[in-house]
Amino acid sequence: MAKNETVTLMDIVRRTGLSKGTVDRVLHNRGEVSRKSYDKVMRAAEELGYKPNVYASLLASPRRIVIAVLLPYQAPDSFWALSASGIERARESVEGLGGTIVKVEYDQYSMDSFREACGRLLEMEPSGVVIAPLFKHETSLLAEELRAKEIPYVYIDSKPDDDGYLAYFGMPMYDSGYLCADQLTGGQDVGSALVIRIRRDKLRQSDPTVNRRAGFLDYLAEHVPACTVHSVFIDPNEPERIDGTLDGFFAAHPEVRDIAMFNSRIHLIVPWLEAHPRPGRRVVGFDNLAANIAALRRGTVSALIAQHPDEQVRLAIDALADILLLKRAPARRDNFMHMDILTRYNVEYY
Amino acid sequence: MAKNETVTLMDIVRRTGLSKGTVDRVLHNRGEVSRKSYDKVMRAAEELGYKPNVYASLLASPRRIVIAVLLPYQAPDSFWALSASGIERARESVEGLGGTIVKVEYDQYSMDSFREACGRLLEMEPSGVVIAPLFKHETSLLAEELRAKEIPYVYIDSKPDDDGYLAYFGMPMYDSGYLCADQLTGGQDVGSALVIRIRRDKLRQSDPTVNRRAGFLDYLAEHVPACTVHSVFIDPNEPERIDGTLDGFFAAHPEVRDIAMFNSRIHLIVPWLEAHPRPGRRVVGFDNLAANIAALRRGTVSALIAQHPDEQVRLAIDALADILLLKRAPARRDNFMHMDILTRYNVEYY
DNA sequence: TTTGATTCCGTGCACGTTCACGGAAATTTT
DNA sequence: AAAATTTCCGTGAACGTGCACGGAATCAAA
Repeated sequence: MAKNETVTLMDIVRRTGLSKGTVDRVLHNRGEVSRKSYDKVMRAAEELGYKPNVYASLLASPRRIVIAVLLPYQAPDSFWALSASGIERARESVEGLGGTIVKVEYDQYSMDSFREACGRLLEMEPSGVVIAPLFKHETSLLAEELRAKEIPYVYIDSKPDDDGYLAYFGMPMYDSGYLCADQLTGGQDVGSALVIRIRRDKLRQSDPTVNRRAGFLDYLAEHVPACTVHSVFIDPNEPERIDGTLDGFFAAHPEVRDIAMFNSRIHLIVPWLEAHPRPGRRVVGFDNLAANIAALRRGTVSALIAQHPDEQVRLAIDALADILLLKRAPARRDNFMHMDILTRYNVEYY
Repeated sequence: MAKNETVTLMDIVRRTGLSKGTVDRVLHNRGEVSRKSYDKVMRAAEELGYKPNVYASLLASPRRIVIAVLLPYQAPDSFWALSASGIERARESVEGLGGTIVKVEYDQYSMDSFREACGRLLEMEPSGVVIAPLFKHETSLLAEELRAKEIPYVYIDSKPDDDGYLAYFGMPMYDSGYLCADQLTGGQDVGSALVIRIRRDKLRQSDPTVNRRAGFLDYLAEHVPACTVHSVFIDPNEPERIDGTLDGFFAAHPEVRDIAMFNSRIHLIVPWLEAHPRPGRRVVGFDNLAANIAALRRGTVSALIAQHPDEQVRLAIDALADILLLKRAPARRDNFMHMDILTRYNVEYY
């Protein structure tokens, strides 16, 4: 207490009269130690307030960790590309600690590709895994395997039913939809709104935006009950058909003005919007893709809600590094990132 | 390139035929090395891609750093109290690296107190300093002293005229005012708005919110030119007089509805606002004090603009630790934090 | 009592740096 | 050419921990 010096393992050695080796065995409880010595060391450690020097440990131990990150292929300026910077930042710190980070990518529209990625991941025997789970069933198989091998794993973006994960970093989807509706209407009494959705194949993919839509609709029901919500489906693989779809919709519903979209693809309808300007129109979307931000700057998009996929991976990797390297459990298991509202006036400093 | 192993200082030794000591002297360029050896080592380091092992360095070097943080006394739930968590987070990592963080507090309304704090700071001979500069002249004296002693320093919150600082972390004040006006009016044509300001004594304190006000007024001039802006002054030390002041103002200007405030004290007028509810009224303030957030949750305040004083100190301390411990210069010198828009619908996850 | 097995423990090297110290080599002075 | 400097360089002991190895002590079996 009184002494300001840092207390080392050798202090425990001196205090207990035992040896380095024994003290070390106790501290890592790997047995081969008598009950009596065990207690003596524990008491001494407690009393002296011993904190192991992490860097000395790292230096001494030959073990190097490998963290695998399983996520969809990061097409340029796509949602998943946003996470790249987070991975790089995490890489810096983890590599400084003698670890490695390996990306394992899959095609987010192909279950086979996901399955194949899982195989690649397992055979590289990582020390820890970050998972962006888009396929429910396949993910649970992977998780089972990891649990059997006692490899800790962390979910990002969304979280399946599963109880063996180390931590989860994601966005509160329902609340983000609620917020989206508030940004769209401002609680004002708008008569109607259009929601643009992505046509999905009937893959057994989980669609995380369903909760977002629920939040959106609940907000309207509570704050703007008279508002009618229309839906229109587009296909990102056929961008040339989007204009026609929108033309068709607005011919039938000229009174609709405000538009929301629950995924990162709001930029897909920007060309149409800019070809059909309308004063006072509010447009709200998600995620800070470069294309979205450009539209925000031009005023075509009123607000974007950003969820920091980069922060998510970074924190996920850090949590794994903490437990693997420093043996420190994450503070919270379920972590919700904050939702940032981006407008043309604050996007500059983002 | 080909070998996957980490390259150590000893690899350079082997490659150059020189000794550990010489290589070390070159790497830390502390002289006593011939030109020829110097070049040889540098070339080898370059070619091998040598990265020093930080932890081995830390282990070997006896030097422990002390980072002093000079900032106003952190009254409970005040703006400066927000930075506490950032200091604590930085403390964790810095103490892990064998450093210490010391807060040096002063009374933000007393220049004598600031001067006295500078004295205390200097005599503890810190290795680096974080400064929240509220008094222009005194700050420049301190900075001069630090430069003479070659102690690196970082500004947070605001930045005086000075060119010797290592880095600056703050908020773009002008733009925050612009954003504030946008959040208040939404670009809609409001007839008038009220700005509530803090009465200041004629100390030679710098008032960082002047730029914020400029941004605010410019937005209105550009987007809502017909809008009339009124000002009212209140004194935080006489909260009991606030109600009267506002009563007086609104008796004379009943048409005014929307209210903005450029500092963290929006909570001061919340009691009055809640005693005088008015439908559709927009109220915008700054900073996520607990009192402000409570009012935001209740809907009394429409939006808060948050500037992350905690992130500011944390990054500032990290920048110092980087340069002092790892000899790594900050990526950017002037760093503007992002401005977050807080509403009752996204404040939950903040 | 001797042997063998078991449980427990200490020794010593390694990890990649930093840095003080002492000394060789090169250069200048007498 | 010897002495005195100056410039440059190598050696070796830390820093705090991990871990392999070998050996002492204890106990059971012969």
